Amino acid sequence: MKQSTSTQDYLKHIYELTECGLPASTNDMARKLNIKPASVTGMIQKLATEKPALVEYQKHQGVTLTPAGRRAALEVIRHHRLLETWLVQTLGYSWDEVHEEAERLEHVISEDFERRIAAALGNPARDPHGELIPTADLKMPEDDSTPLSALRPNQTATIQRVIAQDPNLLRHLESLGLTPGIQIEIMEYSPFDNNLTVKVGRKVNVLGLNITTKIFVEIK
Amino acid sequence: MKQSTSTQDYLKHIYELTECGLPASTNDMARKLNIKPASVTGMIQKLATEKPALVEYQKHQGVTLTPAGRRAALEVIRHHRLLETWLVQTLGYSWDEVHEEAERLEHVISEDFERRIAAALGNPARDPHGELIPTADLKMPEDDSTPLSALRPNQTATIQRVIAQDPNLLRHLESLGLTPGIQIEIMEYSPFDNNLTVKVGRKVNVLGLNITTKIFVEIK
DNA sequence: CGTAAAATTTAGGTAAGGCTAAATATATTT
DNA sequence: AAATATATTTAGCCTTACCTAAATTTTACG
Repeated sequence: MKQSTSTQDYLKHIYELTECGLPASTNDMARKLNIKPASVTGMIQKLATEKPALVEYQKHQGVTLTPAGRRAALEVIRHHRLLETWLVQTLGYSWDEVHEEAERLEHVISEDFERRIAAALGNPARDPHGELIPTADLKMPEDDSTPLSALRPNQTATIQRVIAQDPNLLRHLESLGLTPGIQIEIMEYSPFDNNLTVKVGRKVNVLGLNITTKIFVEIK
Repeated sequence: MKQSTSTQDYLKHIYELTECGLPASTNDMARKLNIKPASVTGMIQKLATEKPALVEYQKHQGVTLTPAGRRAALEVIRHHRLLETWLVQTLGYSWDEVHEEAERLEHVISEDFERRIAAALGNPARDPHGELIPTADLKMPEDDSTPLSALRPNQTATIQRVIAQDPNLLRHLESLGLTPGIQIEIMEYSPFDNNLTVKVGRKVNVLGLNITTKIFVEIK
């Protein structure tokens, strides 16, 4: 029942790649996991033939999670997000420093440890990036946020989550004041390059698609 | 420079087995690591031929640490003991619950994490069992304690450390009040079975060698 | 529709770190 | 000192999870 670190990483990444509803491709997996596509094929074939199958796999058709695989993925994601929250809150990590550390810890903490930090943090709903934390019974809460890239002038919104692990990007966003909970207002939209001019506090910034697709907001 | 979990475990156990000054035998290692003696031989041969050799090894003569191996071992031991301290102090673990969790975490935390918990704890000198924590520059502090088994009637002492990981033993000791910092007084000594009658607070207990060799004290 | 490009899979190999069984050293006993 | 017992090592094998190179799909396009 307890998977290897490697298996847990595969399941977590399949979960993330299939959130859009489509199967995860071998190539995308390889890129995300930083290993060769041939290795992905091999591993996925193994995961598909485990006793309770963890993934659904048809040659050349990509891979999806079975219910058992999804539970295992959510367990790891819960560990990761609780750990990030806890590193920030109790050890003073900043939001750009936590990912790497949580990436290693997530595979080795016990269920007891998980319960203890969840309780110590007051069972938080979101991690420092605003990502939703799967519940203790491994359900992923509904997310009703919209990508910032979909907003248009005169709309007002609150930043809910930021999808990024790259420390440089995170530090950049923080320097712009673009962090969860912050209010923003759309000033302009440029249809050719999809740039949005956004007011944050009293500052105004022009943001490209690269940024606006990674910030999710709740429209006022 | 960064070793595998397995290598770190070998080095840690060699450190512990050679604290008495003698090389660690293949059999003792196998028993401590819970693997077969043949596997130990193989692994030790590998450790002896690493680029900076981690162990000194002569066939049939047991194994000792090189300076590089000792540093690596102390690093892991520092992680372990800081983690135990921190699990107890910040997450409410009891001293019999921490060992297993620290055993897994010690291999994956970063140097940054180590520094942060050390600072948060105020650079503690000892872990919850009273064991000395190697310093940040990887020196093991001198220990001047005496095994309780060496005391005789009318001597008074303070418990300094308890060498045990078994949760049942630890819970038993706690129920007897035998924890670090506690004052004790020797009432009687039985030369045939080496039992000591010890006064702890207002309670008196008769302790066998199995216990008295695992408790180290500072004589008043 | 056929071909080139891109994606995927197969086949065979490697490094870690375990295991068992058999061989060899060392230690103990008589 | 021989004989047995115990400890250790060697040899050969297994699993996990990766890799490269070659074969095969699938997709995309002229």
